[in-house]
Amino acid sequence: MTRDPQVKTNSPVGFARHDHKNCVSEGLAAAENWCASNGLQFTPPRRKVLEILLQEHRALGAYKILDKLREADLGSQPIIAYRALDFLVLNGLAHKIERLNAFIACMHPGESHAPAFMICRLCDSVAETHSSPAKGALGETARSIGFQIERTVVEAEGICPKCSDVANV
Amino acid sequence: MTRDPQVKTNSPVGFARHDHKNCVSEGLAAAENWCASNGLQFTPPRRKVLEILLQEHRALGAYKILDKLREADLGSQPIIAYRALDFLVLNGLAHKIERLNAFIACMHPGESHAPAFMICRLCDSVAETHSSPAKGALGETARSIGFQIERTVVEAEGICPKCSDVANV
DNA sequence: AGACTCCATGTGATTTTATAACATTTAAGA
DNA sequence: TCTTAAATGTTATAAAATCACATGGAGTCT
Repeated sequence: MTRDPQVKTNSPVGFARHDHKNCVSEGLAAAENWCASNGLQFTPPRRKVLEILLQEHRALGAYKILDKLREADLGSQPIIAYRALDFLVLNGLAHKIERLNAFIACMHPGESHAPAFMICRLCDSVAETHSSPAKGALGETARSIGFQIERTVVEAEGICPKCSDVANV
Repeated sequence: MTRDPQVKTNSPVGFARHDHKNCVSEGLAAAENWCASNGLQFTPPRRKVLEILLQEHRALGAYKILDKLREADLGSQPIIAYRALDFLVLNGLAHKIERLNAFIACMHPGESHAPAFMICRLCDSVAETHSSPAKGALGETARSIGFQIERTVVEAEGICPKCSDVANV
């Protein structure tokens, strides 16, 4: 279970290299704990979908996930994947990237947060970080007009450092 | 062309009451000018789609728009609506609300802006305002890791003042 | 005018994403 | 063990978006 500490530090992101195997096992363990503590069932399809998401470091469409579920002989119909995804998203174990109609494992499960994402339009990788939209111009406006924010979607599209480097070679 | 000045002031939003007829005619005129100035064709389907969006003060799905296009005998296939929408979005005359897979007329055409939206989950109305995501936590993170932001999606889901009032009665 | 080119629209089919409706099974508590 | 709530299985369908290719229209150069 060795792991590069430079990577372990809460680097905000998914663009950096890191030990994927730990990613997966730690993510699953965290989810398991979370579910146990909250009286939720971490069933095989739910577990498998989260595992699939943890294995990829990118957002995955529901049907891509379904393909992998089929390979594992867990569920073969779209709704199976969607139901597992609903559960994971509801419990903060995964997020939906609205811009891509795709899903990604949460990088900070358990911590309450207002997630924000950086999406590379060249390589499609996605990094999670956090935002505080209620503090900025949006929050001010919302307060001034009496709009109660319950949830925010914050997604930045652009070019990740890796692709940026490639372009400059 | 009278209009309540309280409404005309750049209130950030679409939750307030206002004179809809002016909304539509002014929006169309602005678009027309913009297109003329930029050598773009403001063709009948494009015009009609923008008119449809201006008439509603909410986000409209592409197929809802298509229905109205059909009523007007302009285009009957989805792609007609999507092409017009692509044009409008590309030119900042309309926006896509990713969270809803729906479209809305821009409230500040011409002005360059990073739009942000407030979406009422009860009545589905949508208000446009602006954000400066590059200034907050997200922008800081992006700079620190070398992610170049090109575009941001900022959508707040919650309860609009009107629905909030109703709930408290 | 004629030919060329670019852009936009028209048409038909298909792909991708997501949900509805209802039966069956499993898990947890009284 | 009985009951009930939650989760899954199955079939079908709805909703959102795009592809491929044909046609038309506006401008421009000669």
